[in-house]
Amino acid sequence: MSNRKTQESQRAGTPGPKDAKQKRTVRSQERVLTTTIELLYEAGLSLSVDEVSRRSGVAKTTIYRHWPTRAALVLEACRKLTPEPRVPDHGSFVQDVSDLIETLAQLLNTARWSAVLPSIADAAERDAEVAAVFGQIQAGHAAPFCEIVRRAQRRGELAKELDPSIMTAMLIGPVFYRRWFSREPIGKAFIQALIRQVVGAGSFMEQESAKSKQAE
Amino acid sequence: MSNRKTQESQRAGTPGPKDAKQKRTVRSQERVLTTTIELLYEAGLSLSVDEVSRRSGVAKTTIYRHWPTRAALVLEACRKLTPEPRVPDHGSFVQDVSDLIETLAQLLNTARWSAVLPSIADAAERDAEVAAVFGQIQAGHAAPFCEIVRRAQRRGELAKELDPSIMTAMLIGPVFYRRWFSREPIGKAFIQALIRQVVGAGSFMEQESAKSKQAE
DNA sequence: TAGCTACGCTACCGTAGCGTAGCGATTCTC
DNA sequence: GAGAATCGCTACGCTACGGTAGCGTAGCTA
Repeated sequence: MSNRKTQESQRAGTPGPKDAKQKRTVRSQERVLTTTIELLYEAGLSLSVDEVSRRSGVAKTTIYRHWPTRAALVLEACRKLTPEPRVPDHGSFVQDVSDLIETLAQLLNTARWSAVLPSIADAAERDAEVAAVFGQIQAGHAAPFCEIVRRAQRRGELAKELDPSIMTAMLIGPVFYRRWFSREPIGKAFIQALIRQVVGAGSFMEQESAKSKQAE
Repeated sequence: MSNRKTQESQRAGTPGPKDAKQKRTVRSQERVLTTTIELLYEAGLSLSVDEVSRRSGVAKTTIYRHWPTRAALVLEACRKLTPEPRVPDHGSFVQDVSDLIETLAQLLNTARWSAVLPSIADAAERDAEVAAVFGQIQAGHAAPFCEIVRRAQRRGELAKELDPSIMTAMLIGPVFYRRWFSREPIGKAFIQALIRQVVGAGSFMEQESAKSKQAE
């Protein structure tokens, strides 16, 4: 948008990723984005550009030189919240799902990150652009679950009739619910019960869930 | 707060619920609250008093005569969103849970109501007072589920070791997840799969879940 | 119908926020 | 070191919002 190339880089014809941006420019853009994410954690989507400017030390005019509107800035910051998909492969569905859920629970219990999602989800109800970004973030969380379900089905560990996206909802849903709706702790007992429930019902070999019988 | 009794009603000693409020007062208070809830549906918690005034036809000064601050008005409107708890009793856990989940799904699929909850949940992350109201709303949804679980346990239909609040999370969680996070439709197939999963794993009589085998 | 009560209206005050203009000072690149 | 690209700063204009004051008027109760 504001990426006007300098004559030099265009003449040299180097299509490198730096795009002839000055060091200073990169620095202030990074500072602004970092601060914006920080404020996202604290205030949600309703953060103000003035506050970003104050806290980052970057002049408001400079911010507007790089992002045309407040919305553009906020949306770019939100996009940075997308997790890089990590799909574990321990060879068994129970272990894969335990890995993913425990990681997710850890994240929800500690990261300041988790205070932002409701704000984005709320805005997504009314703003198509936010909804798109939110969908991307959401997919980043759901995709690994879908993947391990499909893999388990290929291995014959799970019934093929199960819809991976439904399974994903049953795995993630209760965890999210605990964090944002019932606001109860997400402890070991909860996680174990959840896994046993979902795995036990969909699995061909019920004995698998027996070894995790000692809850709490 | 602004319920100053008139001399008449105090002298008469009639402790009736009308509290000597003038008809006009009741009318405008109702109009304001209705409009506020309406705006809650559209804009979430960030609605403005000016807009309430404009749309309701009630002067802003009048609004401030009845509610000391904007927050008080918004909170009272939120409190009206608490559902009255309805606990079905069909005699079997599967039927009770189907009843509750289908009602919930119906609500989430249609009611404008469902666009507000993320906004409240978001605010609850940062505001203790909103968190309290949100907890009340949330309890209104969860309590019936807890209750039918406990009843099923008493009847011997469900294992007594299961924590009702965990069961509730497993039932409501996936439904909420579908509505607000993955934003996928909440259809018959989903509901049936969910019920079969949760009931199947926690039940003593697995054959119960067999009759709902024809999904989609 | 008399009198009190509540209401509507207009006009405010102060703050916060978005976004822009102009200009001098830095900092980068060559 | 020269020139160009950016940056910071101050000062705006505009809108929206929360909340209040005063006054005239309409509606209610008795």
